[in-house]
Amino acid sequence: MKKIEINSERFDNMVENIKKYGGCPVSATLKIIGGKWKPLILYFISVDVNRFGQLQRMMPDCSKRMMTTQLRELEKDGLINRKVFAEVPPKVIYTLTITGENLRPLFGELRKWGIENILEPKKKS
Amino acid sequence: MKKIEINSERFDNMVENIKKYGGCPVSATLKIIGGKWKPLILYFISVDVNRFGQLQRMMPDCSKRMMTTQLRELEKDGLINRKVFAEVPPKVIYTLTITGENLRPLFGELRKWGIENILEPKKKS
DNA sequence: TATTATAGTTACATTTTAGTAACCATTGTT
DNA sequence: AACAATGGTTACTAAAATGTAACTATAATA
Repeated sequence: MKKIEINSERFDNMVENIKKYGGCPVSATLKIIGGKWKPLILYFISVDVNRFGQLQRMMPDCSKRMMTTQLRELEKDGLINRKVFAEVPPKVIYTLTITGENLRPLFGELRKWGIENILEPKKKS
Repeated sequence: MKKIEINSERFDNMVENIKKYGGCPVSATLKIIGGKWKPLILYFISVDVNRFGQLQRMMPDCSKRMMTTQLRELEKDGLINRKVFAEVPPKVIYTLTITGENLRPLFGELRKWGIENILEPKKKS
């Protein structure tokens, strides 16, 4: 009986992903970018609204607590970088990672579908 | 002072959408397709796994109750049609609406990003 | 007569997510 | 001495999402 060889680190990763996302890449993606404030946060960071306080002022309905948890999740999922400066008062800036930048075409499609099908749907005479 | 004319039905719709989605087409889209089982349900319906029981057998971890609520929301949001046949035992089939079909390119992007960035990310040597 | 099949509904319990408000540390300013 | 500015954390509460199990209807079948 022939054995299959597979990089074990990669295998663990696959198992982990199947557990987390059911192995479906669409569900995986939605889980990662689908947080209540994540699209907006990613958008603002992408246009250099990149500090905690700035983000808060742009999204006054997102509480500090929510802002923190959303940012931490985005960081954990590898979409943003968090850079802390050793200053007082504290200074932290957020930037998109490559993975985060890779979202651009996807956001384009999400936006397009939303506009054409939800926000400005063609009236069916 | 000049008045702006606008179709009032359309205006009400815009107000409604801003309330529901904050006017952001990306959030709007994610809200509609982001339900726990919705991508999978839409996928199965798109490949003609189109009856309640069939869907359940494909997704055993989705309870009847969840299946029903997800299907009802998809219907309400105009992504699927529900056709009831007057038979015993009951027969219901689900199909994608045009709006639902319009999701295809978007799902393509979601899938692509998920594969390239989550499920099979290139190792950064 | 009991059972099967389909497509659900309902009540209730549990889990997850999100909101609120108070608190923290440090330095500079009034 | 008190307060502002920044970027949070923490405990507690409220609300929303989801799970579980029992129940529904009707005709055909064993």
